[in-house]
Amino acid sequence: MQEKSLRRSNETRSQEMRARLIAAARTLFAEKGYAETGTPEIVRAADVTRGALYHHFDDKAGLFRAVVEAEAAAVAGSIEAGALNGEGGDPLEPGTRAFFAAMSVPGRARLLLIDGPAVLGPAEMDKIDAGAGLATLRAGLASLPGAPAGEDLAALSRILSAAFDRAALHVAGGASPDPYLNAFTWLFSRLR
Amino acid sequence: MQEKSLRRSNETRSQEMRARLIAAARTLFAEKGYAETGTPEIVRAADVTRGALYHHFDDKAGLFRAVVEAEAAAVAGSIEAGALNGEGGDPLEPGTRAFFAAMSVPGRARLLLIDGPAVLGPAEMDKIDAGAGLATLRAGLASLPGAPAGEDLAALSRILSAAFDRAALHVAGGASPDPYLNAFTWLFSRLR
DNA sequence: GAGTTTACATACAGGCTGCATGTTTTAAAT
DNA sequence: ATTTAAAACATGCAGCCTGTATGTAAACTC
Repeated sequence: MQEKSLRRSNETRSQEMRARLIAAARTLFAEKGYAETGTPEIVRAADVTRGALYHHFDDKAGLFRAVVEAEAAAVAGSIEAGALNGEGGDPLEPGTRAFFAAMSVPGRARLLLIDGPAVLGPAEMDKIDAGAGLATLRAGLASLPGAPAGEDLAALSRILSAAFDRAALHVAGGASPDPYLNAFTWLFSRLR
Repeated sequence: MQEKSLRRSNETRSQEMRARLIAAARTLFAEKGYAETGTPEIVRAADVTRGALYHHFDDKAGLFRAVVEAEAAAVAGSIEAGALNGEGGDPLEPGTRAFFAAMSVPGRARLLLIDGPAVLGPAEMDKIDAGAGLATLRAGLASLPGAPAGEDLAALSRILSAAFDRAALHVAGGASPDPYLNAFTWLFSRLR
């Protein structure tokens, strides 16, 4: 019998290691924040050494970026899936619902809205989650009668996206979601 | 003749020292960010020692908090002064203008909108700049016909405040302010 | 003007980051 | 199959930073 079948290809070895590091880091970054989480603690949680971390990522911020990218991708996926529920109707309502559901995953708001911009910078952060959320919102806004177009529409989408972000952050911080849902409902009713 | 009149009261001594530290820290935090600025660099710029810093502030975050509080107070003052310009008319328009002007001070957007929430936490940050901006905005929204009230109005104010913040951040990052001004104009025209 | 308190300076301990250098595992070559 | 190369990890080290403990000088109290 061979030795416990420890033989893995380099590719899978790397992928598994990266996944373990990202998972451990995501937990700790979400719980304690980026600055308060040290790489020794991360590799302890992942049961590896710091050597592995610095082999797969440029630095601590590189690992954080991988965590944030995964998180943003998850949000984008949820929104795209949720937006399909609205059958031909107003795309804003199901998009709103899907966004709040996706952002209610514990730790996600902190990662994407607080530590992300601080560690990676707002510009990089905008690139990372320029995915489904903004696109869905922009499409919904464009469908409004008399809506702006071009760069004005883009600006409108971004500022309203920020409004959604702040609401998600407050809800993640313990606030009741109802007032925010009411506020958006009122807002969009006025825009229509 | 007495020795160059170095005699200052303890009170003024402390105030001057705090002011020097806050000024030096504000410059460096604004330029390089909180995490990338060390206390040795700050005290070097202020031409004192780290002992003075840790005598007047609990820790590095305490100094940062003092910087942020001063910055938020400056913004609040500008908005209150600017809001008076609108003579009985729509309070939203001059408030918007005053806010963007105040937030265009170099480094301010980063301090208040990026590093502030990351270092002090969103909850603390909300307390600090709960000053004039939100109040002015809420008053303007409340004056709209059919506007929500109570907690719904508060939520609406907060999410629109976030929209302003994001616009200010993008403008501070080099974007043209015109699309954002257009977006807000369009938005408020719809709400009226 | 002696003693106490406040304001600041200096010195030190601990932890963290990033790199440099080893060791093991996989792939390639012959 | 053995050797060689390269990738994947582990270990050890140097430098920096933070916060505190200790020391000195200036200011207030009486």
